[in-house]
Amino acid sequence: MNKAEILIIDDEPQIQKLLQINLESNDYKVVQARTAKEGILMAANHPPDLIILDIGLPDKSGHEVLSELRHWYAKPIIILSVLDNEKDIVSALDTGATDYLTKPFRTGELLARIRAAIRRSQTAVNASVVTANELEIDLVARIVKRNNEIVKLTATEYNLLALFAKNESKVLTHQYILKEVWGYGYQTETQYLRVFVGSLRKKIEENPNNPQHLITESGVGYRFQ
Amino acid sequence: MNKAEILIIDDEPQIQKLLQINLESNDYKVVQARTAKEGILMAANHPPDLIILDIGLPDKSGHEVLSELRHWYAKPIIILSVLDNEKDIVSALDTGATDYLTKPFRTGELLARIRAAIRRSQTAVNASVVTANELEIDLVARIVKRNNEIVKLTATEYNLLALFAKNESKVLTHQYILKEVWGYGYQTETQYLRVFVGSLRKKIEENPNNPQHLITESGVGYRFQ
DNA sequence: CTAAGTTTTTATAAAATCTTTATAGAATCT
DNA sequence: AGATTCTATAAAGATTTTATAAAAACTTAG
Repeated sequence: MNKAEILIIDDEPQIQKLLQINLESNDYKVVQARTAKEGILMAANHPPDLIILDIGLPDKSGHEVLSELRHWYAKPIIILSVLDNEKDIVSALDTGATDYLTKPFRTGELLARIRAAIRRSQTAVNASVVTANELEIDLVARIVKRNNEIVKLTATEYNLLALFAKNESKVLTHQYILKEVWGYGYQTETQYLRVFVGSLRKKIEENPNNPQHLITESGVGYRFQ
Repeated sequence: MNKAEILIIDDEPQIQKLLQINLESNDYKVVQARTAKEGILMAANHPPDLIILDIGLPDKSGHEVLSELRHWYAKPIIILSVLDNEKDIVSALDTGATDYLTKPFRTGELLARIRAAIRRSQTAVNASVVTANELEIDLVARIVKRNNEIVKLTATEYNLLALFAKNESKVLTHQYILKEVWGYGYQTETQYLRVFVGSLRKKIEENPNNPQHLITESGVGYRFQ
């Protein structure tokens, strides 16, 4: 799996540095913002796997930022605060904070709370399902359904379809597909691809002679839509 | 919706009383246990929506209780402890605790953390009994029934079936199954798996030659439905 | 220690899948 | 239009994967 990405929204340079060093050495990818505005923008442009949010920001209260983020951001948000104040804690948790830690905090504990939050959010969101009209491709369960009926695919057929699903509506070249599905060294075996695209069409297309999903891009490759 | 039910496992009468009064006045149904043994039994007999677990129990360490519960109990477990000790906190969170509060705690904060935990868990799924037509697998009691008759399974057969039941309708790879049931280092022993899937099918399938539950995904693994 | 039950190992036949070849049709280029 | 390249499809052959039985090794309870 890829590195989990964490966005830190905090204006104190020491905290930024401390968090960055600790998180990176624990194999997280760290992105940093120093103001509320910047943080919200960064979260929107490229949603991270978890947000660490300081309550005391220069331009806007962390509570407002939290509430704003929660309108569309569902992953964990851990609050950091100098205030060890029950009202603040309760308000943050009720606004949708995943956890609340007071500064100074113990790094090990913060890391454990981050792990716990990410672990939970991953089991909850196991829905990486790609749908295209009557087709439904569940990349986690490794299951393909057509009109809600399970379509039986062989291992190679599935790998091929999964690659298409992950690159919906992009044109993939023969070379690239062969490399991804069969591996390096098969990039000239275009005929394999034709055979397998053919059998996939038989299984997932209404009318395999007039494919609506697996489109031929003559001379280049194929495109899934 | 019905009242959420909370099980408190704690041996201090003052804490029990304090929690009971506060939780009941916030519209929770409260169930209480005073020892680890009693708590586990109550959780198994009638799984609550959340467990509050004291680390310092008379008969068993709370860490052990937590680990035992987490084998089958997926809803929130909030730890209470007199120890404000980083090692304990990290260990509890990594064993699967949802949250960790040190005594003395602020009632309002505890209530907010309970609300947050329950809010999150409601979006997730939890099942201790998996049913698939004529099959019934009780992961707590470790009992499998077919048409209401108990099916006698060996330890390995049960572990295998339990893994499938926990991952209903997901394709599990040979590697993954072998790692989970036999352990790390057995990931290449695919033949073990074939033998045991065969004997499981004889016991749980109507017609083992045409399995309806334990489906082969050739080249990949198996799927339970 | 024995006996019963369970797991591991071996062997083999059957099933499923993948690769390769052949050929006809479609698309593209000049 | 004709030549050339690209594509689709069927089907035979090769290979891999799976199911099953049964023997061997190990475990456990009495």
